[in-house]
Amino acid sequence: MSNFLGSHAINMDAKGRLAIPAKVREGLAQTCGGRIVLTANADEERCLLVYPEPEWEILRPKIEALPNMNKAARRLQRLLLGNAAPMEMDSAGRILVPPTLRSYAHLEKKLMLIGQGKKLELWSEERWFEWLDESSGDDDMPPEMEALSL
Amino acid sequence: MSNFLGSHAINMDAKGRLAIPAKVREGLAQTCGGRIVLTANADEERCLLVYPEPEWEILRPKIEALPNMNKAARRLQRLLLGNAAPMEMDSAGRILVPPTLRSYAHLEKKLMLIGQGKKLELWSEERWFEWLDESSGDDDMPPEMEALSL
DNA sequence: ACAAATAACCACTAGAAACCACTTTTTCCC
DNA sequence: GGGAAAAAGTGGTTTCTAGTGGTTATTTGT
Repeated sequence: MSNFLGSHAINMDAKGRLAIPAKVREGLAQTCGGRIVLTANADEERCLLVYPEPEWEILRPKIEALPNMNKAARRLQRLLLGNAAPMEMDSAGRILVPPTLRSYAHLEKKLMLIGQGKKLELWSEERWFEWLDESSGDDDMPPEMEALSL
Repeated sequence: MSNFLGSHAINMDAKGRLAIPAKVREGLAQTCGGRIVLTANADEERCLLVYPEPEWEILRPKIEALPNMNKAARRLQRLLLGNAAPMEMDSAGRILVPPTLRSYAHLEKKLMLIGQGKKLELWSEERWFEWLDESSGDDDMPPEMEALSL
């Protein structure tokens, strides 16, 4: 099972194609033969999520099974399931981001691809740096986190 | 297990390469055969963290396992995992700092490498001395710290 | 059936990484 | 203490491949 780490600056061309960095491409080739699922992120940050297909297939049933009388659960289902798009890379290792997702995450030319272990996040470069500056460290921590020693 | 101590002034060249001081290099060769992981620091001080790979592999699963519906946990994951870069030294014992990390920690030519036991910290020289001047000792302490006798 | 939009293919350029050569400092021995 | 040798730090050059853009073929919809 591959582990995606690090951040990469990438450009999307006029046709909406974006070249996956070679390092990441290798990781994807191993975990899923290049078959990935692209979807929207549910929390307040408007970025996209990139899952290797096997990883997505573990997560999908869990989301589908959520008790959808609950408002937050319905929201999660609509965003995650309703935006999921299976993608394949072209011969040059690029993927074509669907227009819907492009506008959801406000993707323009300059993007950032952020490794998050099992998955990756895809951000508009502008929004990523905004988030870096804004996010403060003063939110409540879960106990597991307070116990960490970095 | 090596113990990194002391501070070293080092220069980064125009290509973003920096030569690890010979003393530190020996320590790294012992603990991890020169295989290190470079990442961002999560707290308010914008410096980089240098982990020997085995040390990082202890920490990484803990960070990945954090409940990421929590905001503070997401922040930590994005910073630590999202900036982590496995590095190898070139034939002259230098490492190439990725541009993303360079700008995160505002690294220019003159840097400081600070031993912190299991890991090292990498600072812009300017920011390091600023921090030395600004930081006062009047913040709240955890009980373990209050019990210390220096 | 024709046109337009999408997808696959191919060729080129620029940047990164490995390699190599030189200068400076430190250490050891005379 | 001085000199020589070895190691450490610095900078440059070359090679290769990742990234980028364009062109052609195919498919879909009208």
